[in-house]
Amino acid sequence: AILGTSLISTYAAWSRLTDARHIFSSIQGHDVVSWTSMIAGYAANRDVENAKLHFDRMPQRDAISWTSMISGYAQAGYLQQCRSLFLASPHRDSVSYNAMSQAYVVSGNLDQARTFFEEMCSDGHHNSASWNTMIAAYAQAGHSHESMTMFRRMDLEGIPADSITVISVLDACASVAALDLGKSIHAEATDRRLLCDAGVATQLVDMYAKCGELHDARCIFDSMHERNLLTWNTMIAAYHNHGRNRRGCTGGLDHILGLFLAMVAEGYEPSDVTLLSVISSFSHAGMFEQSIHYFVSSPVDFAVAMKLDHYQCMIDLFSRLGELGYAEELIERMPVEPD
RNA sequence: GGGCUAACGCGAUACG
Repeated sequence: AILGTSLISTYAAWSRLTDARHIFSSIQGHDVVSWTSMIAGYAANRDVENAKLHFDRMPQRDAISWTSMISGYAQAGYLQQCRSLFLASPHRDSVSYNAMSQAYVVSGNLDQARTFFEEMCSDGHHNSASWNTMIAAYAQAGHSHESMTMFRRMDLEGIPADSITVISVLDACASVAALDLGKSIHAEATDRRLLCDAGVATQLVDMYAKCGELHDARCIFDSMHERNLLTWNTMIAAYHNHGRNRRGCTGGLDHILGLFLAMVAEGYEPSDVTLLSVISSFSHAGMFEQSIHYFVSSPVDFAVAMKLDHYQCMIDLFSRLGELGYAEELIERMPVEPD
């Protein structure tokens, strides 16, 4: 049954709910944990209906079952249902408070999230994830300064920043090019041995690049022992964005192509984000055939589908070439809705 | 064996 529950979480993490459900049915003697894994699986995949079905049907619930369901409502943006369940829960702990907090964030009520956070602080229900929730929420909403202020406050209160804190606040630094704070966070992350986290290092690459410090970004990229898809995409986008701001500068293209070939050689599947940087860079550098080549061959060579952004790039390319007929034809025949 | 928070995506009242 323990093996079965592990399988359920694994399938759920891959969004294979049908398989998860199949394993669940084949287990004899469901316990709280296997029921809760199903709830969490549906919740993570935004299927609140099925999550609730399992929540109602299970014979007994513990704190984790309640929080999984509360979080499901939160992520799906069901603020009212989330609040009712949170208030009805016999097991309110920091994790469930944070899930409730996230419901305000997801439903766009940042001010209410803040009020709720301050109440949590005075009642002592908060933990470092509560801080991270607010820092990330402000950063995502474009309130970069508020995000950085919350970070400073967390720092002053002596709460150690973890990798999620650092990633979140660096996002804010990057969007307003707050290089000084970014550097001091870099130093703090180094002291706290967080640089071995690929997410933290990737975010530093992004921060330096967006602050215009492409060289520092590349140094961090080169020093990384473990990279992931986002690391490659971030570094490629860095050269792409840098080149876009200086007309006719094709120096970045060599880097982009080199990185692209290197990531493929290392066995990474380029994503739609990777390819947007690649075809857009070629197009803006006037290398139209290369751009078209990657647009056409990538869906064949890699597990990637061209999206609206990629079609827009091609339409722009044909239009600038004066091939308005091709551009129009592409708009009419592309498999995605034009905006 | 199960629960909260995080990073890449040109731009966004429209042109480049």
